[in-house]
Amino acid sequence: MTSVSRPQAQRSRLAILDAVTRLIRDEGAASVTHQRVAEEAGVGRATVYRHWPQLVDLLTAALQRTSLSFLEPASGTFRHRTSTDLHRMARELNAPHLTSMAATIVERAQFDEASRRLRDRLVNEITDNITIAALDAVATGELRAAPPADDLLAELIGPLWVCRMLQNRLITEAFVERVVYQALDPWLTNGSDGHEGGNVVTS
Amino acid sequence: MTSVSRPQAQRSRLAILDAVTRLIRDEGAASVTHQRVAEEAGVGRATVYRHWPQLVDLLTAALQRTSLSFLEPASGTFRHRTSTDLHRMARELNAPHLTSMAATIVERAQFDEASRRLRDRLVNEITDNITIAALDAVATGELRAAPPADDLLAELIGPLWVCRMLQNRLITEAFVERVVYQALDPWLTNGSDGHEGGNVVTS
DNA sequence: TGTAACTGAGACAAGGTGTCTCGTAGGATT
DNA sequence: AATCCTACGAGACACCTTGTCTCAGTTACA
Repeated sequence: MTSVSRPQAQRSRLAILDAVTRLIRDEGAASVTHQRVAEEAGVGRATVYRHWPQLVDLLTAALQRTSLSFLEPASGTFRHRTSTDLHRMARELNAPHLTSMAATIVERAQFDEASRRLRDRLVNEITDNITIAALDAVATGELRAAPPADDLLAELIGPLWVCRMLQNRLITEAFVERVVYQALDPWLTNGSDGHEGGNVVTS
Repeated sequence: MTSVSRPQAQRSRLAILDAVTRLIRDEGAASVTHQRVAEEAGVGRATVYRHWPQLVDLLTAALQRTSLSFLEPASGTFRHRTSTDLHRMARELNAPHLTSMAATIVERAQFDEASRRLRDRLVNEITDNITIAALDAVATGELRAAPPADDLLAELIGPLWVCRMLQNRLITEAFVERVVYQALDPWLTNGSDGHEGGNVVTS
């Protein structure tokens, strides 16, 4: 393994990771080989081997640059923060990049330990954020009680996920808003008590 | 290509497809090669090539045996049928088989035309079923109006999907029941009008 | 029992993979 | 400016996999 600090090496590593990311997005994880990556990155084949002798590690390194931030500590009501962040995630999922990376991670996580850890890290981070934010919201009286964070996460992200991954359609703002409403309303102190049909759109 | 009708060929084809299915489930789609399949199926490598010269077609043929039936025409209320079928799907997803097949199809659908068609066929079938069932339910007065079938599908399956694929936990019956409740309640004629916290569990 | 379909085994070329060794370019150190 | 020294691309090499053959043996069915 070469020194990471040297700018020469750094540049190669970056070019390689960018190439892998591009390959995953455009041609799928199956197309990622040392040879293909070297061509795509414009570096020698040996250079790719030098930095990542194992293809698995190369894939993982590229996938690890995927971020899925959600409910990072911030100000505002729980309802508002959830809505804002889910809209942002919807926008990111609507772009092909995050969708293909996510699908790849999920598929690989079933058999590859590193991908599984990566997936779990991303999910746990978000779940922790939800837990903290929910407890705060209970303290301020916004929520009646703290919902189970993992269930809430599944109810929020799930519909968006299926919309993109299975149905292959773009996520609309109205859809996000309805998902937030349906998932959060039961827990909100001033939630509706008798609504018209679920097509409630705030904003 | 060999004749499909001959029992000899039929047996080989079946053994091969079973092997592919097993490989996808246990080692992932990346492990599916003509050679590996031949070993696993206990047939000659040339036999696999004979039946499926293209690896893509072999994978697709195996994946096509995946079924995702939901809301097939049947009697009963829309609410009850949805609940029953989603519970069945949850059970199927809890087993590793359907989960890995589904993850594979979704990942491959991004770059492989055949996988995309397969995915779309499965989804469209379910969506059509929902549309028909919803219209019936409107006619009987069970629903106030017909919900958009694709949105409803995403709201029903999404949380289960994330639960299994991202969070890697088993889907509980209570969770399914809550998902059905949250997705359908706004559309039900005699839906709740002022409930306690979303943790409603029928059954 | 004959015949055509199908089989497994294995030979073969072509191409990909992983590991070297070279000579060299170009930041760091002095 | 001179000198290290790291990382580089290029390419040689043995090894393995892939896709395509051929061929002799086996199986279903007439």
